This record gives sequence, structure tokens and C-alpha cells, in this order.
Amino acid sequence: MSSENKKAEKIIVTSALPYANGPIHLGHIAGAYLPADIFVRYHRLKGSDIVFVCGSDEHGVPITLRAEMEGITPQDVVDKYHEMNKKSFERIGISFDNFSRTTLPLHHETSQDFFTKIHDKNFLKKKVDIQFFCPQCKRFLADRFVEGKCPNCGSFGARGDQCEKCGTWLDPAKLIEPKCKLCGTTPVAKETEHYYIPLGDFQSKLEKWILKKDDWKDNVVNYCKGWFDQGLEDRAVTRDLDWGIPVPLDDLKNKVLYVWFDAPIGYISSTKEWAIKQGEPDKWKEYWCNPDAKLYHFIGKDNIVFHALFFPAILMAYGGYNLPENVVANEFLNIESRKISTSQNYAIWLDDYLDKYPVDPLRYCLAAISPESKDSDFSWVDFQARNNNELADILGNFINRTLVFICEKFEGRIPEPGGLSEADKDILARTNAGLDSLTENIEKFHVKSALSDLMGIARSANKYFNDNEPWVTIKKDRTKCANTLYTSAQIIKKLTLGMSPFLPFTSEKLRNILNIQSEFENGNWEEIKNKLLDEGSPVSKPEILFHKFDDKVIQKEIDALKSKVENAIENNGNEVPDKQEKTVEDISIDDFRKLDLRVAKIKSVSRVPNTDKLMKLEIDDGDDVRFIVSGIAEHYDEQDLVGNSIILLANLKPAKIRGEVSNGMLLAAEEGGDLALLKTDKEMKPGSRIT
RNA sequence: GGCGGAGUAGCUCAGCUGGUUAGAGCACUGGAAUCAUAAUCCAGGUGUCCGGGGUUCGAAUCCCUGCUCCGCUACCA
Repeated sequence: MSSENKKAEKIIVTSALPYANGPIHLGHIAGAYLPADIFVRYHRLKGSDIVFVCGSDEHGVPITLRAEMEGITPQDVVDKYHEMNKKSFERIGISFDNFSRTTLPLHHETSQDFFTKIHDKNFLKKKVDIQFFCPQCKRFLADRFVEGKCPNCGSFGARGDQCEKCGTWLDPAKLIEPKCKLCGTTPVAKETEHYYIPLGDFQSKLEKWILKKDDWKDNVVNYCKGWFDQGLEDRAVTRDLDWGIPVPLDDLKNKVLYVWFDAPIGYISSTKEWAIKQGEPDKWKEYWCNPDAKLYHFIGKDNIVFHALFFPAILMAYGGYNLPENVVANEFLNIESRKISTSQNYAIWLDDYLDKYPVDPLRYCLAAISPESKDSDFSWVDFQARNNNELADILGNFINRTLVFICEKFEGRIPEPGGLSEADKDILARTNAGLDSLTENIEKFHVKSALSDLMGIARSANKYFNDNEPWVTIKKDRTKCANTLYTSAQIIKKLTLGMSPFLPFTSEKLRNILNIQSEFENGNWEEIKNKLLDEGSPVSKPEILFHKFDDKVIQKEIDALKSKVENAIENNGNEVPDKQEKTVEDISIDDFRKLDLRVAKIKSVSRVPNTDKLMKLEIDDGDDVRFIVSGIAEHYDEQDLVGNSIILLANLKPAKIRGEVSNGMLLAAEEGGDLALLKTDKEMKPGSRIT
């Protein structure tokens, strides 16, 4: 109350813009959205002046590719997923103040303004690069738009960035018989010009800024340090595409801004859009440009570089904007010990869950396993346990037993207390202390601890209820019984408050049951915490807040995931390695026979340019001539090798090393940095098997 | 190979800048109670704090080294 005149803290919170070419899954929610929402919901109740923005990221190559393949326009693609994801977020209660999209004219203008101003301030430099150009489509082809024969496994349909079949990372230039993915024409290499932001010029400023941040999570700071150590390099901020924000300069007319240039600016545009909807178009500046306001980015760890380095550099270049107060990066969520893979459909899609099950248990579980400091694992069994014996048995049951008691023995009205005992006062004080710890943890982004504070309150409330045996005192000492139920009801009210950031839908139900909606709408956290329910005020008949999950339901979900894995293996041909499986020392003779070891003759040798250790060997394996790349240049000269026979592992999966494809591996013994090639002790024909 | 993170009870994890008998939840066992969603509460751990060295009066916590897992990266193949 003494702080009533103090100005409310101004905060802007962003969650990573979801990419509008697919639906939302649990990993997204756990990483970037739920932690932010919990933080925001708390701050709103605390009375902070907080705005929470997000939106769809609708530019970039994958969207155009998807559009071309489906024969629809990119706009159709983003329209579909924007609407779908927006609804998904509403359903799980992510309470954005504004959910915008980067195809809005407002966003285009904002991004172009950024580009123009940074360009005019001479922060950008223009460079020439070489890329494939399709003469038929009359445009440059992004890596993914080039298709051809994989130089490694020989299969057709490899993309310019990666071969779908063998998984090797490629360079479009290495594809055999490259074709334009869309029209099939053979592309030509052509020069192209782009603008780059020289991040190196910002390195010292960025370093100084980040190294001062002692409250940032270690993972974020360390990640940045890694980049600093390597030295920041120029990064292209324009692309040869026709889907995106046009470069606002005459010299690069048909190009667009790089999607990672415009996406973070989407946070600003989204705030602008919000301000316009508020009827105060300039209000966004209070959050972005006012030095007293604080900016928080909630993201997954894969986006650290863009939020901690790239975007801040852009903001520095532009000038007049706040840099983020904190970049809250979460680790990844696995599902049943396995990495989420959208391409293999190994995920739990949010809408699938919400179509079947209630929302708050999911929020609870995801918050409880929040991947704050390390990757965490969602398992259905764990989910069931948390729902059944934490939410239902401890929290739900305390509320239910109290309310049922009040309804049955006190005519559904908060009992009139008759002088609270020490025990009554004590539990109320400890409940408040629990709430204080909870809020402190939320402010520090410790979602897991905050949640266990909440459950701790419910636990001690149950104990209190047990210890005071109202079912006994109702018969012998009605005043004491009234005190116990009065106190328990107060705890329920405090729980209603404490759960609201995590379990907003349940909290809402309780507000209705306790008839305290208006208090939550008008009051702030401290007031609500301290104000007690009035004696005699009515309580509605309670409903069961959390239902238990049956074993059968859980088993069905587990089976569904298993079959997803099996499908993925079938489609992919090679199994996703099970990380539970340990490599054992002993192998069978059958394992050995999997190795195609044979004698091979070296026909010619050349050094791989610009490398210290690599040699490219042309060898005769008995059936054919192939190339392998080997790191032996420090130990052998070209002329020592030609004509020699070596032992070749012929069926090793091909790989690209420094741009050269290696189709096998030669065997050599190593001892403290010294190398010796393996040979047979008398001359054998190339192709002779090693058995 | 380099850099970073991690390795703590059966399981999931907490343990900040070193300090009394190393913690929580779940699971498990026994007991109390019966208002309540067969829910609650109490009691119970002999854990080589990954292995091995070292610094220190004292280390899960700091240093070195080895192993394993994850991420990024690279001139392993």
C-alpha cells in the first residue's frame, strides 16, 4: 500500500514467433510460450504495466517451397497456419496481448524502415556471391530448390542443402545433374549481390553488454561466448526470393529481406499493431524506446544467436531502442526419451492433445518439467502421475474436501470464526510465505520451483486439515470446526491466486465458486493475497477440478507414439539410434561380416586445397574406381602412396569432407600422433576380401 | 578434434559464490485417520554426490585427468 504512488513497472515480453508452415507441438509450448505466459500472468496481477506480444513468422524459403509443392500460394500457406496456431495458443491459454503476423503491411513498413535507416547509417555492406540461377523460372534458387543426384549415395531427389536419403549435408554445387526443383531446368551458376551486416563491427559492444549480464542464464551467456571466441562474421540480410519483404533500395529491386532480419522486428510491429488497437498508435514506444521499460525474450535455445547477438546488433545500429533485459532461453523437450522430429511426425501436437484432454493438467505438467537448465523429458506415465497424485489427490482433493464440508455442514457459507487458534494463524502465515516464495521464483524465471511452492501449500493445507479433524470437532466443538473450515477456505482463496499463472482455467472456476471474480479483475496480487474471504459469503457447490487419467488412456497414447517411431523407421530405412542402448565391447562374427574390408590400390593422389591434413585418393577397389578422402597428408607424400595397396573399408557411408566426397576409409594404425598404413604382407589383387 | 552443458537415492530432479549427520517429489514398506476424487497425514534410505588424483582444517560444490551422454562446431571417415 505504501507503494501505491510508485509507477508500475513497464515490461514488454515476447515469445519466439512460430513459423507459419506447421502446427504447434508440446516442445514449442514448454520452451517459449508457457514460461512467458506464466511470467506475464503473474505480472498482470501484480499490477505491472506489461505487454505480451507474438505473431506468425510468415516469410522464408520453407513456406514458398511448401506452397509450390501443394500448388497454392505462400499466402494460402501462412493464412492457414496463422489461424490454426493462433487458435491453438488461445486454447492452451497463452495470453498474448497481440498475436500479429509478419505479412502485415505495418510489419513490412517497420522492417523496411529498419533496413533503410541502418543502410543510410552505413552499417551494411554489399558483396557479390555465386548462386544457382534457373533460366526458366528466372530466379535464383535457394539451396532447397535445387535438386539432383546425391554425390554420396547416388540417389535422386537430393536437395541442395541435404540429401533426404543418406542425410548428408550438401552444397548445391556438389549435386550431380542439378535441376530446379520446380521446373526441372538445369540451373546455371550466376553472380548475385547482397547486403551483409558486419557483426564483427558490433562484437566489442555486444561483448561488453552481455558480459555484464550476471543474471542471464549460463546457457545463453556461454553460447554467446562461444560465438565471440570464434569471432562474429558478416551475415547476409537479403535474399534472392520473391516471397518476403522487398528490399527498399533501387539497386536490389527484386530481392527480399532475410527472414531472420525481419522476424525479430516482428516483435516491434506486433506491439505497434497492439497500440493501434488500443487507440494510442504511439504507445508502443513506451515499451521499446523508454529506457525504464524492460524487454524480455522467451525463446528456445536454438534461437539464442538471433536474440542475443543478431537482433541486438540491429537495434544498436538503428539506435534509440532498448536492448533486452534478459533473453530467457529454454532447453529442449524430449518425448518419451526421444527427440521431437516434426519431419518424422514424432511429436505430440497441441491440438491433438486439446481435442481429447483438459488444458490445465498439460500446463501443469509442462511447467513442472520445464526445460530450464537442461533438456527434459515428457512421458505419459509421468504426466499421469503428476495429474493423478499431485493435481487431483493433493491440490484438487484439498479444495474439494473443504468445499464439500462447508456446503454440507455450514449451509454453503464461509463459517463464522470464533477467535483463531495459533495453528490457524500459523497455517495462514505459512501459506502467505509460500506465495511469496512462489512469486519470487516466477520473477527469477524458476517455474519449476514456483510450482513446487504451490504444491507445498496444498500439502501443508491437507496436513492442517487432518490435524484439526473437523469431522470430529463438528460434533464436539463447533467453534473450533468453524475456525478450521474458515481457515481452509482462506487457503483455497490463496491457492486460487497462486495457481492463476499456471492453471488459469482452474483458477477461473474457483473464482466463480468462491464468488470473487471482481476482486481478481480489480485488485492486485498483494491485495488479493491479504484480503480474506468474508464470513457468511456464499460458496457454490464444488465440481471436481481434476479428473484422473486411466491407465488405459495413457497406454493408448504411449502405443500411438511407438507406432509413430516405427513408421518413421520404415520410411527412413535407418533406425533412429536408441540412446538407451550402450555400445558393448564384444561383437559377433556376423557384426564383423558387415564390414566390407578389402585390398585396394592407390592410382593417384592429390591434396585437398587449403587443408593441412587431407588427401584425396583415387583407388581401385577391384570392382571400380572410387575416391576417398583421408587425413594423412602430414604423414605421407603423394609419391610415397601412388601404386601402394591399402586396406579399404568399402561400405562406409559416404561423407563430404571439406567439400570433397569420400566413398570409404583407409585403415591405419595410430600411436601418439604417428600414423602407419595397413597393408598385406604380400601383394594381393585389388578387391581381395579381408576375412 | 575444439568449445559448451550434463553425469547426485529405483525414477524425475534441487543443491548459489566450498562448512554441522547430502535434499525434494514420485515409487516402495509400515502405521494413523475416514470429511474428501479408494483421496489425506505420519514414519522409514546402508545414496562410492561418474572414476582417479590434487588444493584445503574441511569439497557433490574449486583445480587437473579419464569415462559416458547431449548441443554447437571442425581439415575423423
